[in-house]
Amino acid sequence: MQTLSTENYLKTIYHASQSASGTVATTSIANKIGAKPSSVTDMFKKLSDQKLVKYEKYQGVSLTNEGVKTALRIVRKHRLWESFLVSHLNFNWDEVHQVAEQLEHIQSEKLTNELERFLDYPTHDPHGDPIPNRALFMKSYNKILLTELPLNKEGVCVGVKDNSSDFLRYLDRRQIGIGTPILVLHREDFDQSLHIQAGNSTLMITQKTAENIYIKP
Amino acid sequence: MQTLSTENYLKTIYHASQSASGTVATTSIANKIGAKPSSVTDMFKKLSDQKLVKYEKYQGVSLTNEGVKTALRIVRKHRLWESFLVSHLNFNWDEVHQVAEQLEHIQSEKLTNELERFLDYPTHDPHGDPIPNRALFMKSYNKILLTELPLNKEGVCVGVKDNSSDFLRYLDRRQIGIGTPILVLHREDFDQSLHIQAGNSTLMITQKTAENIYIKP
DNA sequence: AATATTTTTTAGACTAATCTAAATTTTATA
DNA sequence: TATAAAATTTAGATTAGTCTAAAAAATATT
Repeated sequence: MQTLSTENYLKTIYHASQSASGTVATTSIANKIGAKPSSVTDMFKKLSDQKLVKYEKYQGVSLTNEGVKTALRIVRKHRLWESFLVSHLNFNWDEVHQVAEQLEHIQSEKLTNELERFLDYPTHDPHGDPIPNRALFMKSYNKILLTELPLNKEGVCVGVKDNSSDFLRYLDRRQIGIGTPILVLHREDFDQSLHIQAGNSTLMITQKTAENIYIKP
Repeated sequence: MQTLSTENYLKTIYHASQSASGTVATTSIANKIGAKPSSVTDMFKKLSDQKLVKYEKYQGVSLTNEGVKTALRIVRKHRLWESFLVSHLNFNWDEVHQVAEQLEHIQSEKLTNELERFLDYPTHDPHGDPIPNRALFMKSYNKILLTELPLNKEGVCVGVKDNSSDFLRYLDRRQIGIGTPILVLHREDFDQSLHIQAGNSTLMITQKTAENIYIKP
């Protein structure tokens, strides 16, 4: 049985090892958790004793199979709860994270599985991230960044890379969301800004915006 | 901001002071929380510093107005979640308590209020206990124990005193639940057992059972 | 390659919540 | 009302998770 703290570490290590493959550094986890590196080292040892991570002094950590499973169980709950908050409790996609951070620690298999059934087995959360099923398997379609979408090729927004409130609310204002059809009309060589058609409206977006939007071509 | 532990103490003190009015004894809380009396004393001091309880050495505690409010906010969440689990997630009324004990600590006013709206502002939880509304007010109709219901007077089961799984499942088997109409056909003087009509069936129940069922006459 | 910088770990301390054992106070009983 | 019993509190210790400061190792730079 994990504590709240160990669960947060496992989840954070999981996410960190998704982006940068290989082992994960102490400082990187410290920054994400908001703790000092010395605390992180202590926790690495604890998780290593429980065989949830592989840890060699000065070499960073990586999750064991058991560690990945534990992390995925938390990710599953997090994303199911986010889905529930948006679909039934009138939360906007930029408001769900903080509450889901709490709900993801509720321990009850029945609750998780019934919630999944109630939501009709969703495969993706409100940000487009895949939801692990009961067997902890998740299918992620092959997606590209909007920066990589060729000119005049139809695509659909299927996710975002940056989940910050600022970015999500900005997208709300531009009327871009999951499912919005996107077409790149023009790419400006000077600053890589894009003229796009998003749904019914045409608009300009910066490179920084484009590289935080996932597209299924 | 309260911790998980202080929230549990406040809730427990609240419930204890409902049954036995006046102040609540250290040992009684210790037994309910599952802690040693010395730990409870420590916590009483802590809560007293926060002005959530009135505490005099050797004299037990009572909640301050602020303490009652904090407790009611937790009770509100607990009972809303129990309602949700039964009405939408296929939980039986004997399965909800343990999960609601976790969910009651989730901090998000929006979540609580939206959950209440989603459930259409329920006034009572699956065990018939009243749910405090947003203003923390709850209306409890005047109810009596089944032992006090006069012969041949129609009543309706509106709650239970004992919330144990054993008792609730026993009632399930006898097909007695919230809303079941009840009529006392005969009261046995020898052992105070009752012959009752519950819904469509007539059956015999012991005094112990009868004194754990609340009736609205 | 030697040295400087950064990263990581160790050592020792702190806080919240708990415990045990002993001391104190209250309550019950002879 | 003494005295015994029960309840409560105090004192000191423990555990998980954190911290700071110093030491050690890895990495980067001249």
